[in-house]
Amino acid sequence: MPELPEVESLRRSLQAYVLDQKILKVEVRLPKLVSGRGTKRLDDVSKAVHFQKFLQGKTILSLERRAKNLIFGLSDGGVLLVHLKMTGQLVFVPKTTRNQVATKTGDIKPVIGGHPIMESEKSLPHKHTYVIFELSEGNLYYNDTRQFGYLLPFVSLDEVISAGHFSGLGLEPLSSEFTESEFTRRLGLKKGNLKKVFLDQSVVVGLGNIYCDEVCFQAGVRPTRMVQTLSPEEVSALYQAIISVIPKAVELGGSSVANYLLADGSRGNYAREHKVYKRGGKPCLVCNQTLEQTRLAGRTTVFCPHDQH
DNA sequence: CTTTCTGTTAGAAA
DNA sequence: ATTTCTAACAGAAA
Repeated sequence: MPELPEVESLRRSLQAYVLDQKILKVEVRLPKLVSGRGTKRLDDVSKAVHFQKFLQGKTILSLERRAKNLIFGLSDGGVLLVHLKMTGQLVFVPKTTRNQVATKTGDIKPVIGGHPIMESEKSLPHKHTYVIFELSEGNLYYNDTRQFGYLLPFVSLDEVISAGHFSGLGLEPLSSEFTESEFTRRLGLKKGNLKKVFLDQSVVVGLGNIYCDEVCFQAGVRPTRMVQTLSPEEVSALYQAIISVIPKAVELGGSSVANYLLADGSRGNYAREHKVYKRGGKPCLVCNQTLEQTRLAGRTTVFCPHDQH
């Protein structure tokens, strides 16, 4: 499920647990996830060894985010770039109590992000655990059912940038760079429908299938609309919708798409705020008219034919 | 049983 | 050059 609010929620929750910890040992169970794409698979094993040697002995000094990427900053200036793609998760399990951690209030809960916990996933590692980091105070597990994600080592943040990982990315919606005028300017350069333009990350980053539809609903604009036909008022409404929906979703800890809860049930869940996502054919929560479902940019898209124009 | 669908996006195909 | 579609994979849903 990781779109920006989920990745940001994970970053925030994980930060407290991994900062200043030393990476004692790294186990790679699926080398292709740490060796980059487009390269010969023959290189996978040697790259996995490089990955281990590169990380072991270093300390995690920072955990940042750019778009949907997580960036671990290491003690020697090195960087570990992690993209969860569709099903990646990072779960931290403290050494003391297996799979559990004491919270401030003294109760026990797992630390997880990127994907909801299922009963069968509580015991780690499991069959979809592909990378294990042994840290000073516990283990960090990378799980990824569909194996689309990646974890890549770089000697510096500059190297990440020159490798083109962040090229073409648009504005960060949680940052002060995300102004209405800059959003309007970038949108004006694009062609095609809103769904396609939002999903391609070049105007504003972080919107995926869920938040794209939710933002469009909030703005009263159909995702089918060609961006060049939007009025200034509609562009403004879209801007306002983004700065309303995204921070709210982060505040609530992101969305769980399926109906499971986190183990302690305490974590916020933006899924309950969804107005249109997964609601095609159901009545609009505002006007009661049947929500329309279509396919746009290859993705299921839902909007209200009465409230969105 | 088989077929279709799914939170992402790089790279292929058009 | 630019835009659209598919592959990467596993599993849930139909």
